[in-house]
Amino acid sequence: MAPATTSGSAATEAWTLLQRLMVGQKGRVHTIAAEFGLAPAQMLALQVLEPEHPCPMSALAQALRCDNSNVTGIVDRLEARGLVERRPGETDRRVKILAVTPAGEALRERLQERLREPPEALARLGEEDAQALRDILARALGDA
Amino acid sequence: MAPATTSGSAATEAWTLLQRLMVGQKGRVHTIAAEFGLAPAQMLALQVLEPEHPCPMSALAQALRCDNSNVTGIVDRLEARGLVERRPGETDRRVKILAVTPAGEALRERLQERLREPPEALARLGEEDAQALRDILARALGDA
DNA sequence: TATTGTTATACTCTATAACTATA
DNA sequence: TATAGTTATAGAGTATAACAATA
Repeated sequence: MAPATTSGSAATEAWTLLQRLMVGQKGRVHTIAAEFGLAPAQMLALQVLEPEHPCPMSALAQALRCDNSNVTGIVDRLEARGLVERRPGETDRRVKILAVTPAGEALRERLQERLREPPEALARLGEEDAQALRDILARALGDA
Repeated sequence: MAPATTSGSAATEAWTLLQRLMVGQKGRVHTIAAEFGLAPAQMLALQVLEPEHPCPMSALAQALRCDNSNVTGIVDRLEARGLVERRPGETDRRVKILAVTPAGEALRERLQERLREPPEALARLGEEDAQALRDILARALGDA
């Protein structure tokens, strides 16, 4: 009823609160990455790379929203640990296809499991709020 | 009604959707920082530092969830641009108090204005959903 | 000519450890 | 001894530009 933040539209206020929530989670997510010996960008890459769908380097760059040249280094480190591998493109020999190795898939699953755990702020919501939140976010992301 | 994601509690599903939303926003937020010539950590620091409440270096480190030694460099760059300044602590001469300069405050306000703009995904929510989202997040963060 | 991925370069962020000046 | 901030060091992410191989 009363404004939750200073002022502005409800969407603006929600966005402000969302940013605050995520900044507060930075440390926790970073700690999870460290548990697996992964740097943040490496963790994100491993989340994005679906074992069932190998994809070109450029697709990973797009998903990570960074330059192609960065992906080279990130993949180098993941490949050095045997978590992913580069395969030659089949039709276009310029592209390299990234595939998650079995070891990478195993680590990825344990990682996802840890990352799925909701932060305290969400865990303590009542079931009604949690469901409403999930449904609204699903609509926002176009999943509904 | 139907599960929005694969499985799990509503809070877990909401958290998964939230992470997806934020990853999708990474590029936009980074672009805003670049508009002001700020690196991401510098932008975050400028958001955290309230002009009305100067605070010690260590408080900024805590807010940024990084080591004290990092803050030295981040503040060095902000200070070099005249956006913040270090003042000697009044009671304890070991501490340095960070104060946002008038120039920093002006830039900070323009920055906040840009960052307050909600992403497309939230902006297109109906008013009812937007308000519900805001209120739930406010409860989650303990603001209500 | 255009594109994919790499390399070279330069800057920022990050943690750890050693240091200083205070306390 | 302990603490606040700095410095030194090393590793990682980031963008830009130049490059090789391929299209």
